[in-house]
Amino acid sequence: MEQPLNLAATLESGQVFRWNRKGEKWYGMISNHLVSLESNGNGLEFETTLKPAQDMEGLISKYFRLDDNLPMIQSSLDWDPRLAQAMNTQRGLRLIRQDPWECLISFICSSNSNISRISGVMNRIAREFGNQVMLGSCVGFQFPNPTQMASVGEAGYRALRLGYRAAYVDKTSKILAETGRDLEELKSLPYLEAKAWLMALPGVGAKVADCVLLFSLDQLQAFPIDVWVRRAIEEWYISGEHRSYVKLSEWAVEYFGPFAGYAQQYLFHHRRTGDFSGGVNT
DNA sequence: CCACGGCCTGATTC
DNA sequence: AGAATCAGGCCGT
Repeated sequence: MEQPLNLAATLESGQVFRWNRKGEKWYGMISNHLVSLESNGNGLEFETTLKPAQDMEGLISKYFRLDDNLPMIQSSLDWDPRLAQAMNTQRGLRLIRQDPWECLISFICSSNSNISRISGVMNRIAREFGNQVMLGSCVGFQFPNPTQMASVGEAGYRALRLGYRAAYVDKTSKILAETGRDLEELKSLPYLEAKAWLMALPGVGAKVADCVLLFSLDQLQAFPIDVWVRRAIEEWYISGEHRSYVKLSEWAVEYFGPFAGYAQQYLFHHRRTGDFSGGVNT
């Protein structure tokens, strides 16, 4: 593998919420197969429930977007000093191409919450309603599909401590189960059309939609703006000025270009880890 | 079009 | 200790 990949930075960057680290190995689900991953020099070792195991190589490559030419993408962004610094301190941090359904539920659950709590919620949903799979002595759970999730009901999700998001998850599951819409189809739509479709779902606003588009639907211009990214942009780029979400996302694509989503991920991580000098770290 | 308050939960701060 | 505050927002007014 020639493409840079930092497992820890990538899997802990708040794009995905169900990977577990045990020693040097990371355990998680890719395309409903349990996988363990371990960095090995510039390569990656893995074990998987998938047979034949070598088929997992392509799935891993797809999952970590190794088909994106990261050096090329970075060189299209490093004219910006902040971004150059962010990319330098976050080497090998990549966007992930994850399952859109699980991604959608993750980010519906992310509202007014935090990473550790989102992880708890997502693990409980999978453990309660997903199929169990084993890799050696390790247990994993597939994320339940829309039909499985549609039968749970709001009270069931409340019991898993989703709070007010329970109703959103319940309704969105039922819509997806009843319409049978395959979220993968949104990959072929123009960004704004795909976004509008997602935003029609309960619990999905502009920010959640952008996360789903960027982390699972190949819309690399999507620029999710959370409090961290907003702080970074307002402080570093537009001198404290406040702008609406739509104005900021338009600004982002104009400023950073078609890979604005990568810019967002580096800025987010950079800002959130406080790994910069001279700025206010709250 | 924009601003505002309420909302579940849980960790941390005051 | 118990009350605020904040956390990767959304929705209705």
